[in-house]
Amino acid sequence: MANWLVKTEPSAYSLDDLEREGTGVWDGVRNPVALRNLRAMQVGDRVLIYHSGGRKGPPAVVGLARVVKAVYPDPKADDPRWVVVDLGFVGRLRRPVALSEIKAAGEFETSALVRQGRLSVVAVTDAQWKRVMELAVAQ
DNA sequence: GCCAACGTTGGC
DNA sequence: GCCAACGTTGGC
Repeated sequence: MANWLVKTEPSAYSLDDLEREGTGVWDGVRNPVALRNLRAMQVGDRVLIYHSGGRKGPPAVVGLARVVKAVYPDPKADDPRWVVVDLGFVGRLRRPVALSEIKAAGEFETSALVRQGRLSVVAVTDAQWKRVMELAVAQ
């Protein structure tokens, strides 16, 4: 069972949208490394939903989801490289965990989230997951 | 809104 | 196959 973090631009598709739909098709991923991560996702994997910087506050992890359907070709795209997964809404964090806090946490020193800011699908270790959960209930 | 970092495209 | 030019992402 693996953990992931996926970024979304909240003005395009937000955690609220995922909650409303219950299950969402995670499409639009074009970066080759991000696509490789999508292909590695298994049903049941845990996912952190991250809002990238918009007008609604700093970039932050805001919610939780689960992979409910493993990778398949994007039905709306004509290029077989463009694949998608389905994510199911699980919940919202008690408190968003800002990127600045994540950067300050040692667990993420080697993470692509910090090292390669533009990667939109990132693997998350168990230790990193645990730290985000701790930060989400901290004051 | 700016710009750094990174990907992609296309001329050669 | 190289690399300059251009486009995009995303933090600030």
